[in-house]
This record gives sequence, C-alpha cells and structure tokens, in this order.
Amino acid sequence: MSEELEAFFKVLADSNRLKIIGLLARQAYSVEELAALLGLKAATVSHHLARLSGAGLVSARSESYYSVYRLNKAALESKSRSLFSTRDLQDAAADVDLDAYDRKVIADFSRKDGSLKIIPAQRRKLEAILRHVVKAFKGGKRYSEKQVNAILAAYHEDTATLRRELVGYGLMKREGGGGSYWREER
Amino acid sequence: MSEELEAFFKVLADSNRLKIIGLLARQAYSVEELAALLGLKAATVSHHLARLSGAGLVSARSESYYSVYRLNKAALESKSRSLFSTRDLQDAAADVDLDAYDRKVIADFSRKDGSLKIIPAQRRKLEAILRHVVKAFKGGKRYSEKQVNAILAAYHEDTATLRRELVGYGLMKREGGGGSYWREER
DNA sequence: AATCCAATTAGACAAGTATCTAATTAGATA
DNA sequence: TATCTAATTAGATACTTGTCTAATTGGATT
Repeated sequence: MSEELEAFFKVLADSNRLKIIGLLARQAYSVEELAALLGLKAATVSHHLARLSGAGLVSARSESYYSVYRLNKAALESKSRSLFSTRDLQDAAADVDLDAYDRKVIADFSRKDGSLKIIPAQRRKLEAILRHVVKAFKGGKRYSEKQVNAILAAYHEDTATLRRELVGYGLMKREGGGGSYWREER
Repeated sequence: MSEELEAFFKVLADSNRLKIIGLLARQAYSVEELAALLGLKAATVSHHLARLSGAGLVSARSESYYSVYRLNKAALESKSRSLFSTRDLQDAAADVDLDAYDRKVIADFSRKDGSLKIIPAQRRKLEAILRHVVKAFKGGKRYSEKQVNAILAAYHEDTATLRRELVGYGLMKREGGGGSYWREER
C-alpha cells in the first residue's frame, strides 16, 4: 500500500518524466522523437520510459523500426484519484508503531527496577508515564487511598502527585471525597 | 508551473514524509514525538518537516517547549486535486520545443547548401522533411507541374517522389489530373 | 539572570539516481 | 542472409538527498 504510493510519487518526481507525460498526453511518440524534443540522449529517455512503464503509466507498441509509447491515461487518473484520499495517506502511516513514543518516554524516566527517576513535568510525557503506571491497577476493582498509595510507591515516593494526576487525566476515577478509587475497564 | 508540480511530487516521494503526513492527519505531534514514532533522530524529522512546510503542507505552532506540527489538509487536498488534471500535466511540457524534432531531422538529412542527402524512408522523418520543403511554396498560389519540379529540384533530384509525397500527405493539393498544384493557406 | 530543553542548523557520509558513452540486442529491410 | 536502424542495456560519473552527530539557537522555567 504505502510502498505503491511512494513509488508512484518517486516516478512523478522528475521534470523530464513529467514532460514526457505531458507530451504523450497529446500524442504518441517514439524514443527518438522524445529525445529530440527533450534535448536528451535516447538512452536517457529509454531509462525514463522504463520507470514510467514500471509504474504502469505508459506502454509501447512496436511500429516498424520504432517503439511508439503512449500514455495510459486511465492508470494515471485512477492512481491520482484513488491513491490520494486522506484514508490512503493514513494507510501510509499504518505500520508506524503508535506506542513507540510511550515506550521511549517510559524507558527514559525509569530505573532498572521500574521505579521512576522523576515525574515528568511536560504534559505529553506525563501522560505517557501515567498510561504506563495505571496498568498496575486491575480494571473495575475498588481500591482504598491507602492501597493506591502502596501501589504507586513502587513508582515514586510522591504518591500524592501520581494519584492526583491519574485522576486529573481521567485514567482513574474517585468517589466519595477520596475513599474509593478504581480504573475503568476499557 | 511545472516546477511547482515537480516540487510537490518530490516532497511526497519519501516514505517517512508520507508517514508523517499520515500521522498528522490524525492529530498534531511535536518533533520529538514524531522522531520516536518513526524511529528517527529529531534532526532528521526536522529536516523532513522543513521540506513539508516549504510545500505548505504542514505548519507549526510553539507550545511550551515544543513545536507542535499540524497538517494543512486544505493545502494538501487542493494541490492533489488541482495540480493533477490532464491540463496541468500538459503544462508540464509547455516549455518543450515542439519543433526540435523536425529541426533535428532536417539537419540530419540536409547538406550545407540546403539540398537533401537522401529522402528519408521512415514515415515520421519523411513528414518532418516534407513540412520543411513545402515552405518553399507560397500559400494559395497556383504552380504548374514544371514549376513544382523546378522548386523541388533544389532539394533532391527525385522531384517526382517529393511531389507525390507532398500530395500524399496532404501538404499540397492537385487539380485536373496533374496540371495545377497549390499549397493551401493555413 | 542563569539554566534547561526541544528544535534547528551545520557538516559529513552513504545511498540512490539522472545522465552520458559505448556495447549489445531486436526487428525490419534489401 | 546480410545489413541497417532504433532501442535497450551496461558501466561510469556526478549530483541530489536522507540520515546521522555535533554545535547552535530560541523559548520557557526557576
């Protein structure tokens, strides 16, 4: 998917290949003619046509001595339309590991024993750490404030800050003015 | 015109830049986050973002320590649509010298005095030569066959072939079984 | 004011590729 | 069959550019 899109752009990302497409949009040409029109050697034009052909944008038919190339307009239009939707662009990033950032932050702030060196000040990093810490709680189960603190102590001595931020970011819920905490199932 | 189109494709012709666009299509990210997500160094991501920004596809706003980049969806869609019409592709070839091929053929087959070494056998080359030779006739004026031969003799001794081909390709008209020739105004 | 942190820039290196010349191939003509 | 012509391929060179490390810049926090 993504590779096809990239290959398509790579093929179009050359001025002489764009000119070839523009010329072939009007009429078919032989390699020799294109070379004369573009001021290039036939070998160079052959190279460009091979790349365009590989992308399915042009095709050749033998005509006497010549290979006459013509533009595959249907392929060009279908690619330009279908490949360019926002959905396809998101596909380009589909194989990106969306948790990579969280893992990097966790690694940066954790000691070997899993405890935190410091609690990050930046919002995005704090969120990543909190998403990590909250996994220590079972979904749905109720915890007293004392139990919560005991679990959080494994991460950092400032359990009050961790507890407050977990609630502030909505990762844990609190009920009854402080007596009961839980992590919602998801 | 053409340069803009080429620049646009060049910017899109990189897998990591496509991934960045895909990621930013979902939400905004800082350089650091993108670097972690893509497995690249921040400097590299900065480079890519600079290219995307140069094409107007992304923009940044400062947010505390970070530069948070967002996708300029409007620009992306407008470019992907408007730049990709067949008309724009033909524009890419607009600055190509369409007479270059004819000139090359004429040069290849002409002596210094303007006469032809040989009459080309290949159709495309013959056409180029005939388009050149026909300019020796005034548009609209009538010529006898003898006059036609006299003019063509300056190009090649085989005036009969030249005359026949000029008529065959429609560059000159004949009337009355051979008595009267003319080149139509155009 | 001093410090910190992310972003950017500068410089270097490596991979990809556009272009050329020269050699080879494929096809058509004589 | 032998020859001619255009196309392609092979090999070389030069330029572009994606990536990294190191140094610098620009804001924000203390």
